[in-house]
Amino acid sequence: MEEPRAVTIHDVATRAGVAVSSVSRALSSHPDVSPAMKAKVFAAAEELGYTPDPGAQSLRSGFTRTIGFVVRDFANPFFGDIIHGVEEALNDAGYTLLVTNSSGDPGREVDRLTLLRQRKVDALLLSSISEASTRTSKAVAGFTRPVVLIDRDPRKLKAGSVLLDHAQGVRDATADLIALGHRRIAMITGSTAIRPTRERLRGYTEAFEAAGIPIDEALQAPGAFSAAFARETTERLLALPPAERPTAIVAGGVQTTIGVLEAFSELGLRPGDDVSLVVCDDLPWLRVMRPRLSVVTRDAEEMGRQAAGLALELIKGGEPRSVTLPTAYEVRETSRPVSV
Amino acid sequence: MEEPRAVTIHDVATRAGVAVSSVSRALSSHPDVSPAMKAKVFAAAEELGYTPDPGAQSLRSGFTRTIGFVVRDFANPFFGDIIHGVEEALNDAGYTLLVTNSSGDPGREVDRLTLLRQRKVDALLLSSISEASTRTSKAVAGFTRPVVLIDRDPRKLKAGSVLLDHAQGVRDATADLIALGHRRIAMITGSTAIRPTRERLRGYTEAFEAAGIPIDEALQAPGAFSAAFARETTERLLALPPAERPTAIVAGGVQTTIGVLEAFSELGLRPGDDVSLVVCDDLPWLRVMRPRLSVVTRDAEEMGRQAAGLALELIKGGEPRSVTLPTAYEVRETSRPVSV
DNA sequence: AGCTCGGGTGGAAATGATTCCATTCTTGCG
DNA sequence: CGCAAGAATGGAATCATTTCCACCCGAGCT
Repeated sequence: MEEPRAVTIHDVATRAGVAVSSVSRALSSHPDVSPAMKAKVFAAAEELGYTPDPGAQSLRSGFTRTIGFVVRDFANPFFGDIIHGVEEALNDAGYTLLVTNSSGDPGREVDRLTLLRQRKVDALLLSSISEASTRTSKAVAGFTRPVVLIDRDPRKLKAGSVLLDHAQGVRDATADLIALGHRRIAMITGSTAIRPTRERLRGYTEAFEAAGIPIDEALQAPGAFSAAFARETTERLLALPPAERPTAIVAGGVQTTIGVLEAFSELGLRPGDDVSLVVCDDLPWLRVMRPRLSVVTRDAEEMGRQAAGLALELIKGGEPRSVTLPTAYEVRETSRPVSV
Repeated sequence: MEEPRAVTIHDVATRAGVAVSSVSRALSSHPDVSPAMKAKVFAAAEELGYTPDPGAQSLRSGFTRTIGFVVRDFANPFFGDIIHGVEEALNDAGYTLLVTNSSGDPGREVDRLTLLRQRKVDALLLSSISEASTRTSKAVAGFTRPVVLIDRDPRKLKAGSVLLDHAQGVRDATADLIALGHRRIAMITGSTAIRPTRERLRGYTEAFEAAGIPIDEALQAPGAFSAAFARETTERLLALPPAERPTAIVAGGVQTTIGVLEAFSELGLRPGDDVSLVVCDDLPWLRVMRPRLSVVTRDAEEMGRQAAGLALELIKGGEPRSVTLPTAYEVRETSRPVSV
């Protein structure tokens, strides 16, 4: 119960026989401090096992050495990997990560943002629910500290960003399916309110244009990032008459993938047999799925590391910039020639 | 760039024409404060849009309204769900969650613990890598604030705990397999250094004892929580001569499940056909696996909520106690009669 | 030699809140 | 009617640190 009164900078000063201000300077490697003083102070600090109080430091300096991150969903392994990468890079730099969860609720998102501002985080990482939300934009614009967006368009925001080149991977995947003879390729994705969906649709469109083949608009199905939506859409499309029914499907996002797979098994279809399937976002459990799904991969941990790096760069006064990481189409077992 | 000088308690005091101390009392609903004063202060605070500075508050009071949580692995959806539950309950109570990741490295775990202590979290949630680690125990014992363990034995630690009744689910599963005629049932789990593994082994053993059937020690294979270990073990066991080879497998944990499934598909086996399979920890993607695996389920989010509740209870001065949540065996498609 | 410049140091203010203590003002009771 | 008790308030100390400012002193210049 009895809190054992931590050792303060004052104790170190007394021990070393110098002033508190000198201790502070010595420890924070201020230019104007003699080697002798530095040695004395370090010795005393060492003996007493002194560690500065982050609370007091931040009260005075205004900086918390903490970086905030608002994610949509903790349980999504994609974010798990990103967070992992962020934390790793941040800890190396002596920063702490404060992650928080919007649960996909815009109101809660704004709420979490204001919390982080109150807590005076030195920078903000954000992968917002919707790029169109005015409330979120306002909350972000209210930040006086650096902001880094994860896989979101900076738009008017003066923010750094780490982006994925979704278009690349999806373009390659679509082109491959076209080469395999597919013409009716469905694109099932989440909300166009965020960049990944738009980019995937762009890659899809570009592949068709490059091949000089017209696109069947009815087979582009953006909507919501939920398994339920993806499942319903897939079931609807696969129920179309043979002449309109897609022979291949490209699915974007983790939840979408799950929904599409639910639909397949509901209809008793095996991916790759009648209908080819390419999914985005590689995941650990895809390794144990049979058949092995063709996939558009990306390095989520690297995204996290890059985001952390950008944030630290901005804190040091750098100008906001954008980093784009590649995605890659990886053929496995469910990209098959169209069955005639 | 120019930080817009936040409004302080002093500004509110001036605005309301009262003393700072009165503002503090009014806002923290101190008993000795007149309704008139309270009204004045609230009005002024409202007009100025005052929010107290958490840093300053914690410097003075010693409490941060923050709770720390050290997990082994962010990307594991099991922890994702727990964190989700914790955060939900904590936010409702006006607390903030500070999650951090040990990546399964004991040194890093100790490191993260000391970080949280420095940051003066009001309570600590911990799901340690090993219950046997002296360094971790010491670091935890060094906490003067309440500690709640997640699915770990408190042992000598004076800590609250949220436990899962793993034994129950595994006992039911094993009993069912025995009833289906299985005698050689393998138990593939992680390290016995943590409670879940020990409890699962206990459930397994009890089921055999209840049936009066001797256990083949060679089929109990605890080891490490990694897909690689589980995979190798599974392949080794399934390569045994027919008379010794297990006819059913119970797998514990997420990584273990993945490893076992890898082994199955490597060997070209379908779970449930030749070898029955029950896995622990229900996961979203198990819904899309075919065949649908029989599973021992549990409510991870509820664990999180309970843990948060316990922590808040301890902060208020309650005595450490233990909460146990059930697990349940759910038959799906891979608990089959032994094939003769 | 005297003066300036600047490196090195100590003292004290400031950061934004809580809380103790003293003070004032009622009010009730003898 | 006077006095004590207690409610309500203000002032100041406190939390642990950073940073501004003043000071001292030695070196270099005129």
